[in-house]
Amino acid sequence: MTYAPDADSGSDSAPDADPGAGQQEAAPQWLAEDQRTVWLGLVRLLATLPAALDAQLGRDAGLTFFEYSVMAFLSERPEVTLRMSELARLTNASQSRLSNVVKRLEQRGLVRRVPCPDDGRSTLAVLTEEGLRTVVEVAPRHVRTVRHLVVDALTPEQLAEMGAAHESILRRLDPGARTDPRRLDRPGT
Amino acid sequence: MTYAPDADSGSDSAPDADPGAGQQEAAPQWLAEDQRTVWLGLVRLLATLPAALDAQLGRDAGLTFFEYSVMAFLSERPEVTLRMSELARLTNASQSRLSNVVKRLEQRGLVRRVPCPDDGRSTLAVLTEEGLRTVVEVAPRHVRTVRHLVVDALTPEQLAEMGAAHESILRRLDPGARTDPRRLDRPGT
DNA sequence: CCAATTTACTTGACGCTTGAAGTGAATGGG
DNA sequence: CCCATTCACTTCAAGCGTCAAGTAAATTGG
Repeated sequence: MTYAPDADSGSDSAPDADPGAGQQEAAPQWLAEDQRTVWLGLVRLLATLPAALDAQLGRDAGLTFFEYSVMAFLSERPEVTLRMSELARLTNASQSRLSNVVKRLEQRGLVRRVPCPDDGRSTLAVLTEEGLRTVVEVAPRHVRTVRHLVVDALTPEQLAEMGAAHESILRRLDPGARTDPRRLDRPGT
Repeated sequence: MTYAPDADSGSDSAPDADPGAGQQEAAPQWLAEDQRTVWLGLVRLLATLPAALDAQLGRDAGLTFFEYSVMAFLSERPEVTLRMSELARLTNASQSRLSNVVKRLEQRGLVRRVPCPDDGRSTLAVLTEEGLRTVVEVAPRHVRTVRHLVVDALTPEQLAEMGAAHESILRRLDPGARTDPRRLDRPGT
């Protein structure tokens, strides 16, 4: 990924818009060898882990990880109900994507949509009985997969460190976002 | 994601295929609160970071991160050339995906395909002059983005820890894979 | 109380990825 | 030498996600 100098033509003399002139250590143009290694590892993880989650859930329940996430978040609510917009936020999805996915889940009888009584613009997604059964059935295996691939692969300290690191990155990605779902239980209404 | 007990109907009595009976600490069915938090952070990262990389490269060069990766790996070779299969491995892509993407890059004049002289089955992807110019031009900004979002967001110790953690996870994802691209320069031929 | 704006969601066209064939080229017995 | 198999790659038909509208309800301001 050209995080180190090109092994090719005049590379380190590449012309480019110089960034902020006043950097502390004047961050070098390329990554150091060890930085590059970590970055490529993360990129590999980005490509591999979602595929593994989809594979497990696809095998065991015919669901994608995203579909599972939608149903799982619903299952955690006392009324197995959530507004579409809130659900989109929780699952890191665009409204459009969520709309399409919920439509498909509805066709499969796993979720139902009802107009929100409080706000005519909103739609509530409700987990059906069958949807709940599906989640309850597949969740243990899914959690086992997550344990096996991630949680149990690391020491508790590593896990905590990784969590902190991800927080830092997420703050840079979305400066306004609360990453820790703590006091978002009563979203808007 | 139902990594904690459902807030709903009889959840912890959920019937499911009991896993290996003899676990050390009999890993609980659900995740602990702090484990769940870390996991959800990782999931959010998985959804957010690739989008951010695509956004930056799309704005600056009309490229996806994957397209950039393809060209960047080529640019790092003395002959700006790589076999399709090797390139697919480096970019964590299926052969099909790579084939489609290289076809598009070829139509845009950024990459060229030539039959491999040593093996009639193989195809070599070669970066064109324009392709190399594009990479050289956009790489500094891309690296800056990576620095800003990841490398510089963490202390060197955090970065190293994160690298080690990812290694552990990647080993579980793909037990046969060398994550550290060290002695894979001479792939198979 | 009405017009303009904002909010919540849905739809449709388009592009990309996937997975299942399909094409040649190279190998490896028999 | 030849047939079967494997390998490297490409293609095609689905399916999914995204972006740009579009609809309808709520809010805001005059």
